[in-house]
Amino acid sequence: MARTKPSEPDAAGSDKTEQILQGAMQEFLAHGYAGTSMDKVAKTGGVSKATVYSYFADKEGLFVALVQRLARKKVHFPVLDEEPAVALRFVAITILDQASHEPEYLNFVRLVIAESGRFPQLAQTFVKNLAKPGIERLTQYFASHPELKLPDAEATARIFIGSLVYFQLTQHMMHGKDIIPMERDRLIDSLLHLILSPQSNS
Amino acid sequence: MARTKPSEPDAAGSDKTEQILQGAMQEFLAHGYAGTSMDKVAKTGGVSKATVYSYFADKEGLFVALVQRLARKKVHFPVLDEEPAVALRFVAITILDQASHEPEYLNFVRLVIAESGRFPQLAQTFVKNLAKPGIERLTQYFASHPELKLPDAEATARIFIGSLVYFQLTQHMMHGKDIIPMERDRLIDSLLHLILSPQSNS
DNA sequence: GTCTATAGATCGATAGAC
DNA sequence: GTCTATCGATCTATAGAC
Repeated sequence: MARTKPSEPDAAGSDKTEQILQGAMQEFLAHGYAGTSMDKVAKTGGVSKATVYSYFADKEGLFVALVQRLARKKVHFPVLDEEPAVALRFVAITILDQASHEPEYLNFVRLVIAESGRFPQLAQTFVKNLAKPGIERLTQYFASHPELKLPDAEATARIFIGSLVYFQLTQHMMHGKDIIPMERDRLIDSLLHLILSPQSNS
Repeated sequence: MARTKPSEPDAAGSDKTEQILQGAMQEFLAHGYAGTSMDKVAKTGGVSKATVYSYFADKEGLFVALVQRLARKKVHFPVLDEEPAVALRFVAITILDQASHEPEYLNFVRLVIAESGRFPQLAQTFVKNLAKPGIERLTQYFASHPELKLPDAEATARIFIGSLVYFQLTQHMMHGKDIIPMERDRLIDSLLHLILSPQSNS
């Protein structure tokens, strides 16, 4: 048999496993952990509830498996151009437009934050596999461009990414677009101005 | 009678109303909307479930009333000193230490984000009453200090606050302190460096 | 292996005693 | 007004047919 044994919970390679995880993803992303029923997961996945329980021990096990899987999907972090003014703007646009190109990503981030109190290890997996690589990548870029005269590459990387994430948080995730409106490019321009403008000694 | 009539849902001034809201706060902040039962709210509040339903129409009404109330509590935004290097550091420390001084605030933000998909108007109330005043206050401060030579005061205010919020998000809310550790003051120093360093024309 | 059917607990909401 | 008791629906999880 080529198929992975269901008793290995982390393998998750069979068709039925895939169906279940697809159903679970759709339901958990839309309704959260407590708001999702195993009946609905089974129906959405196109299998019976008993089948779900033959592949996953319980609701919590299914949820953990799903979120770990989503957190392990490689995120698209763009190649960095040599010229900072070009590279940094491209990174910023890529992050800010992620919500448009991959609308499910916003729901995924919301879910991880929502359950970070009851499932702290899932939030940590998210930080380890998604936030950390992005910060490190940008830190390396800043560190390899001494002409920017940045005293702390990693802190600057967090400021850069933090500004973009907060913008997404307020404008889209929390539906603040019409309450505190701002053009995407205004934020990027100011961010690049702060980082790229030649600075004299104080 | 001095007491507010229970039939006015927004007044919410009686002792029982206060008990119910206290119980609701404890439960909703800990377990989210779907994860909270009205039985537990009643027990934690020290009243019967029927009493809860005599003060609030249903679970959704109680939840909305609670979150609106919490979002209307004035947040402590510090007075801004005249000297930017002092004022901005103080603002940053105040925001970053909020999690220590008022640990429930983190759970409140998490709850609002968690339910921002199913209760978008609550997220908007949060943006309107908490995020917007903070951004406007800092924007005014930047605008009234032209010696900082900031081309866009509001965008800079969002960068400033966004960096701090993202730091709180990764380090505390998502439990990333041990995965991507960083001293609080390193972030503040870099943030102040970017904003305060005299910049020449490019 | 996958299904239907169901057990046992808990949910939101209400009726009726006092 | 506030309580206890309970209804009907829905929940997680499993037993048993095939």
